[in-house]
Amino acid sequence: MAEDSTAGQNSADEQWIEELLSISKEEKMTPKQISILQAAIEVFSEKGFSATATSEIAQKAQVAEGTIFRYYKTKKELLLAIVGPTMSRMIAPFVLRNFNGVLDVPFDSYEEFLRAFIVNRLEFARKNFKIIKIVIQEIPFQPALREQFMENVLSKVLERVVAITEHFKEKGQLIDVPTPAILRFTISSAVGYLLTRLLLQPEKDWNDEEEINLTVRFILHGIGGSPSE
Amino acid sequence: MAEDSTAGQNSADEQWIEELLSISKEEKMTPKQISILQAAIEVFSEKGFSATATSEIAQKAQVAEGTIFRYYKTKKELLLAIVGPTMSRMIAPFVLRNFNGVLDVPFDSYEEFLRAFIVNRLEFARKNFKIIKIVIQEIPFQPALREQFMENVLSKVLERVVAITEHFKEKGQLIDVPTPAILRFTISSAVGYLLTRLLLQPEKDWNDEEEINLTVRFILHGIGGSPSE
Amino acid sequence: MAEDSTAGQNSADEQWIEELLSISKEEKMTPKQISILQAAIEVFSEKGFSATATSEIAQKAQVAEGTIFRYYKTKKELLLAIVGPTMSRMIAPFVLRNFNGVLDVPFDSYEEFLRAFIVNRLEFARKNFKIIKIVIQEIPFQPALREQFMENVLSKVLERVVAITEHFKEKGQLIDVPTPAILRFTISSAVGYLLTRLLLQPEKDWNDEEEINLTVRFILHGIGGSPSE
Amino acid sequence: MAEDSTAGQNSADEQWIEELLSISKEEKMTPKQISILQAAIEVFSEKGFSATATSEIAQKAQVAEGTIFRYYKTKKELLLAIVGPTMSRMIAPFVLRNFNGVLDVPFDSYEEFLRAFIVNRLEFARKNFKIIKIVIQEIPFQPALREQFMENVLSKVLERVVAITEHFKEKGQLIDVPTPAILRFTISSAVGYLLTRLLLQPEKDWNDEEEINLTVRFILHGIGGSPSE
DNA sequence: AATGAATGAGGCTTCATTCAT
DNA sequence: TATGAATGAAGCCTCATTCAT
Repeated sequence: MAEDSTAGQNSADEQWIEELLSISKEEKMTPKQISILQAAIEVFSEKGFSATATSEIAQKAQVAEGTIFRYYKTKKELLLAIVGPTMSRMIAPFVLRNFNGVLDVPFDSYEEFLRAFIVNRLEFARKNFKIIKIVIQEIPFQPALREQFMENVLSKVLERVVAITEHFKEKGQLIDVPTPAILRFTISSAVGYLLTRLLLQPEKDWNDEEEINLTVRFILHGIGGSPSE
Repeated sequence: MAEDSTAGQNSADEQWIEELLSISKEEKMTPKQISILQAAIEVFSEKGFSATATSEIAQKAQVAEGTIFRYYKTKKELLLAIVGPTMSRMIAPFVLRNFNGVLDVPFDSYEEFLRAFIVNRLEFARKNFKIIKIVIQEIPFQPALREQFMENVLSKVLERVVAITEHFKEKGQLIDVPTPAILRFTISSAVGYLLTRLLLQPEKDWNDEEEINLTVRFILHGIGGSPSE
Repeated sequence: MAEDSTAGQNSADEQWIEELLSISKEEKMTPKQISILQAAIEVFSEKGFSATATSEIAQKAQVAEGTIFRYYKTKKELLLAIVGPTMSRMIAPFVLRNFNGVLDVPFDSYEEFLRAFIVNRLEFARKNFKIIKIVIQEIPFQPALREQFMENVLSKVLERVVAITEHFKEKGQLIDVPTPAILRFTISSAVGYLLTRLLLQPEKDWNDEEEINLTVRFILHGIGGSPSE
Repeated sequence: MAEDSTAGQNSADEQWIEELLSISKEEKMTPKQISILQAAIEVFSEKGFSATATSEIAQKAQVAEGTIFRYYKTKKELLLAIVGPTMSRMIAPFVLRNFNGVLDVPFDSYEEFLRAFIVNRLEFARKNFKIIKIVIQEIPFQPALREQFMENVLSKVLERVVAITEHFKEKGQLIDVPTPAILRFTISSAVGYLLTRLLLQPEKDWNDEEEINLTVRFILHGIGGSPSE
């Protein structure tokens, strides 16, 4: 049930940690509570948070409307209960490596890192697609969410990725361009693939391996043709 | 008042057409109507469509609540009145060139095209930032919007950009990779810059010219280090 | 429409001030608003504030439930709108006399004062019976109400009545007992009559003049038998 | 644990009856039930019956919500269970004397009666303050309560006090004024003291003996100055 | 006996929309 | 054309009460 694997390897202990997270978040819930969460994820992602009526969630979850409020004091709290744990899990593969404070880059090349990163996060995004949609939709309007995202997710991921990037820059695998720009290029390209893959053309018959190859190659070598330089 | 210029050049006729669009949308409006639109843009982008009360729009627009419904039958119609024209203008630089059916690529190189494209759309996005935010937020939830976007914007832009891309592919300026991938790479990188620039770090002190140079270079040559250079 | 007269006299100017108060509070209301207030007074006094449903008020007032909230943001605000002005009018006869800062006791004897006071406040209580009931019921539970009552009503009335009492004490019309006790005796007896008259036995066939005579006499001479007679 | 003593004497048999009442109401209760009653008294008197949530009572009583409804079918029944016994005990000193049908006035003077009455009921009110507050608050809104109060309390007390009063009227200790008026004067003055003492100024440093002396004297001789003394 | 999860009716309040002026 | 009072459906949430454990 390791719904999330690590960027580098799929070592057993990491899966265990992942599962631990999942367990602490979901295992000790009652069936009704799980059903409420699932229904809420469904409807929030379909209609948006503000446009969703708690009565509809209740109906889809097959519980009384009042039951929702036994578990979550307000509708907003329900939103955060959905979104918070997922945000934590967004960054799991980035933080786990760091836990002993030693920089540990388990990749021989930036290319290897890129590929692992995209494969792993594509898998994660596929599994948590609806919740991610909710996060993206609501971050601009929920200060609590935005703050949590900035402090607990974005900054930690950046910190880690900056370290990795500079590691490979020193090894001469990357051109000498300001790190923020390199990050932007890399992340734009990766996210661009994920969004195209999952959001814009989900029904297209994708060959993920091939597309990821192309994307990695694009990031590393651009799309300029041979003759031009 | 040409708040939007063309990708390639700023020829007068194009400005004229742009203005025509503007006129037809704004010039024959009463001051109250304009004020309503401005207020609605403000509040929609700040709170989201569903979370916005028409009463708040009325208050900010300094009109009576009922006045809004003189001009727009429903709240949703008001949304579409804001978003529709902007979507048309999103694609202005792409469609204008094509009006006589002849393929007309007024750029000597893909690089030139890229630069013009990014500069131009950055300017556009800066000027229409709030509306674009609304479009992005509401497209997933408003079928009418999504349909209009798909048919009137995306497909037309793609059609045009595909033509341009294949034009330069034939000229050997681009590597032989499926056109959709090339489009994805290009658009991801460009949009990645726009979003970072305007949404994620708007307060940072950006040197646009330099960043655009880097971005264009990235797209064409990637970020691979020594081996390629 | 001077629904309230002064303790001492019914001079025209005082009536005018009374009416001014009334006008500023009620005259510029819409019929619906008045109807809401009347219905609320009715139901609040009958069922108590907490046990009253706004829907019932709306029904009795023949307006839509939403209309109530156009005039009063919350149910509690509606309560205060009912109770506040009446509390102001409770003390009207006490404060009016004082407006020039000069102690002005327009009574030749404590007996005259007592009689005027009881007559006047009986009339007031009769007219505002339901609202007074609401005030008494809700003062223990609504801090805002209690505070307003303590600061704007009770302290002002006491200040005035203390002055009057000490005035007659100096003239030898009252025994030399601490003023607070005298106040307590007087007010207990007067209020005791009002409550018995209006609340406990409203349907009894009262001879108000006679009862007030008895009450005043009791206050002044007690009910002791032989020694006084 | 005779928390209530008799007006006249503290004869043992009366205490026994008092305790019997207490036993039948409290001794055969489980600890949980007692805890529920205490919590309910607390919260009802603080927030009012309608504004009190049974969940809050359960929380304060440290029992589950459902437990309350094991003992009391409805919230209203819980109210009556609190208020009923206390109402019975309100009149204990009045009815006990009468049980053999013989008029038995164990006081030599009205003054003695008054003093005993006030002292005794002050003690009672002090001990049952919160419940009395609840009774007063809810009597206007609970027909069951009002009826019980009228039939079981008020009428019995009045009957007894009327007898006592006429007894002393015949002995010439009271002036010849209609008995209801005398009752009203007496009770108003006594209750006025109790309320001022416990409700309006509970934190004031009262000298109860002195105040009761003054009050009794007032009732008997009024507050008229020179002529009477 | 005791629990507390679950219910669903009903409470307060908001809000898009209408309509008489 | 513009207003804003009025509406009432619907939203979020509370709470007395039930019932399986």
